[in-house]
Amino acid sequence: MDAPDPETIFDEIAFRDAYRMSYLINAIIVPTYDQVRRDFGVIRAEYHLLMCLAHYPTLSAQDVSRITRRPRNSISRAVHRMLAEGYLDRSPDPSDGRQALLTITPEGRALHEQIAARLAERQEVVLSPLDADERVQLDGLLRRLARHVADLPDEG
Amino acid sequence: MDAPDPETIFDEIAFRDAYRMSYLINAIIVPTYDQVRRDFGVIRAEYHLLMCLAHYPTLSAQDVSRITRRPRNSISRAVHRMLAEGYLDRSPDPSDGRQALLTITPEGRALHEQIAARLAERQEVVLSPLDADERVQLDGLLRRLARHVADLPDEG
DNA sequence: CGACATTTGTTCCGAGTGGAACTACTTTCC
DNA sequence: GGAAAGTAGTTCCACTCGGAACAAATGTCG
Repeated sequence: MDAPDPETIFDEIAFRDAYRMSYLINAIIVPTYDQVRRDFGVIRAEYHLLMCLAHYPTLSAQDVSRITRRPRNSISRAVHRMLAEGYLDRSPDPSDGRQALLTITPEGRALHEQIAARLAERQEVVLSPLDADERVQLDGLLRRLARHVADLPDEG
Repeated sequence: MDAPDPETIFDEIAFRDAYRMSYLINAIIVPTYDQVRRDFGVIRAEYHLLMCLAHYPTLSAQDVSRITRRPRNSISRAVHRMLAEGYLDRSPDPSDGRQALLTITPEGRALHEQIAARLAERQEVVLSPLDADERVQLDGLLRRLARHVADLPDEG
């Protein structure tokens, strides 16, 4: 069978926007994470951890879990690996013995910047068909949706 | 630490659109697939297979791989499971002994409709902040981006 | 026709994933 | 104060995932 057009299928499904986003992510972001893993030895959960810590001076693992909406055990593993690699520091919280305070190191920050550049570059490839106005439109729509989803309970 | 606003971080990263899409997908679509797995015993690759076959009368596994941009071995596993469950039929292609022609069964189509309804319902939860005009905007933008990505080579 | 490259589908295997159970600590409430 | 409930972090385990190597069939080109 001659290759069917992979795009037409999207038009006929009810959840086409969700599927298109998933498609865009799988085609572009996931390969970039694979490349980052090969080049830097850092997996997605580990990079998410760096990203969060690059934007807040101090976070607990639980904070990172809430921000990224990813399970705690993935964060826990990432924390241990990034500690071993010297990309972050951990100190017990004196006011709450259950949690530990995480801080990014300069090495971690430098790594974060390299990885962020890769992701930004790849995003540019995806968004290249859009002009400046359209990008503002998309950005505004996605921002509102992300804000909305952030306010939803865990299992909508 | 009192929970930081999980949304503000997005504004400060260069690849915010990609991250927001990934965030939306992880918060909404992924949980829905988990729910579908629990309720119907069908994982994502298997549902993708059903979805493709629901829209084309006949496809090879390779066609499905190209449409979904997912690796062939995942499709292969999905084909075997869905054959065993009676959700699709397979017959050798008389004109090419390498490939087999896949067709969805009525049972498979019925299952597809149930799962699609779940996904559509969940998409509605995500998109609920947008009015009709904004949805048309988003749809148009995502359509163009998906079309663009479909034309890109595999590893950007 | 015969050697070589391609393509389809499969199996193998190492790695990542997240639910569930667990420990340690804290808060709540009587 | 003490029992019960809740929370942070970890470990365990079954499952999914996708790259790589593979067999079988086809295509290419001398």
